[in-house]
Amino acid sequence: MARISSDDWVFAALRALARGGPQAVRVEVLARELGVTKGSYYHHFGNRQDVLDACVRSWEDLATNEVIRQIDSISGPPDERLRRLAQLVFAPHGDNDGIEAALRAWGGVDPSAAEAVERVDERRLSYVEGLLAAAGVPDPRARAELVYRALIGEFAWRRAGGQPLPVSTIDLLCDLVLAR
Amino acid sequence: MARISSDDWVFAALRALARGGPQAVRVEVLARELGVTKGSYYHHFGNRQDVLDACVRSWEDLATNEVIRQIDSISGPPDERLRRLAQLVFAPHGDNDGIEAALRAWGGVDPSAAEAVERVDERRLSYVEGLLAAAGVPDPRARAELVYRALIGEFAWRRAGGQPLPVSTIDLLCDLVLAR
DNA sequence: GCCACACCATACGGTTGCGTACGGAAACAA
DNA sequence: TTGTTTCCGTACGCAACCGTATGGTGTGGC
Repeated sequence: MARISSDDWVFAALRALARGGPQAVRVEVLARELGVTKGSYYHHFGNRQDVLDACVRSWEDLATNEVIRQIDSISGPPDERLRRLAQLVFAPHGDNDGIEAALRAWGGVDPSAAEAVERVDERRLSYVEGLLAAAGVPDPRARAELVYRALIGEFAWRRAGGQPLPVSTIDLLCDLVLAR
Repeated sequence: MARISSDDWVFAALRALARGGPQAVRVEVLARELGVTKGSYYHHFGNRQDVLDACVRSWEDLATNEVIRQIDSISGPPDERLRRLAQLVFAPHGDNDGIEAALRAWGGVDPSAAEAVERVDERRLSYVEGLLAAAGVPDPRARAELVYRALIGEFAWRRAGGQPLPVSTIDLLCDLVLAR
């Protein structure tokens, strides 16, 4: 009883990833957490690396779809869209924050994780660049890179236990980057 | 022959830390790298955690002294000092970058590492805040937080294999944050 | 020369986690 | 019911690593 699906293993691995990085993703630990033995794991997966790869794919999917969902929920002039997008992405997102930060840190070690992070980054960067260009500011690419550095800096900051940036400071960031 | 000091162990541990995070700091691996056995390690240290603690202290020391050294090498009006400081700290620093990024990522897991990171961050943050206040811009603390988020975002970015920000973009950052 | 100590090698036990082999239970179909 | 597939438990070998016990080797003091 209590059958376990592959996705259950992936979700458990993502939680472990957010908690302690890739070295915390251990088959026997996840098995205890799920109330089964690793016999279940090696039925669904070939080896330990498989669930880590699945984590990377799952996060890339979620991060991409999440961006698209957020983008679609915003309307209005470009500068207003940028402000609302900034408030959205800078706001803490619970578990997702830990996963994003863990994957980004993991990208410093694992090449396949680094590639996924790079794809997500480029997607987000080019979107912000487009917004800034539409808003008519000069050097939209450079400004987008600055905003995005601040975003992933905020992720790293919160992961290390720091307090989130207040809404007013995020608004200040938009003021500065939208200044002509 | 080939006697090993405690500092040799710490340096080897720092290299391993930059390479693969704290889980890459393994006594027997470092011993092989240094050409000795772990008998040497357990003569200088009590257990594995000791060299990790020494790494934290060593980095905090270096990061603090490095900031002071950079500060002292700069003169002129506050805005000019900020520009030169930004170019200094945003420029790649070889091994130190990897150590900083690794320690920051480690801070997400280990509390003592998190405390060291927090102390270093506060020191740097308050210095930038002071520069901005002296430059006469409004909201110096908020702007300092934004600049510093961009800096640690840049560290995380480079650690994941990204290209460094060009000098012109760092200058643009200073333009924006110094704008009244 | 000799002693004391710092430094390191060797050998060992214990733990943890990966991966495999195999058997059994539950679910489902015929 | 019976056969088949899916899923999981149990048991094992294997490797990496931590920490300890103990002895050996070099070096400086006397």
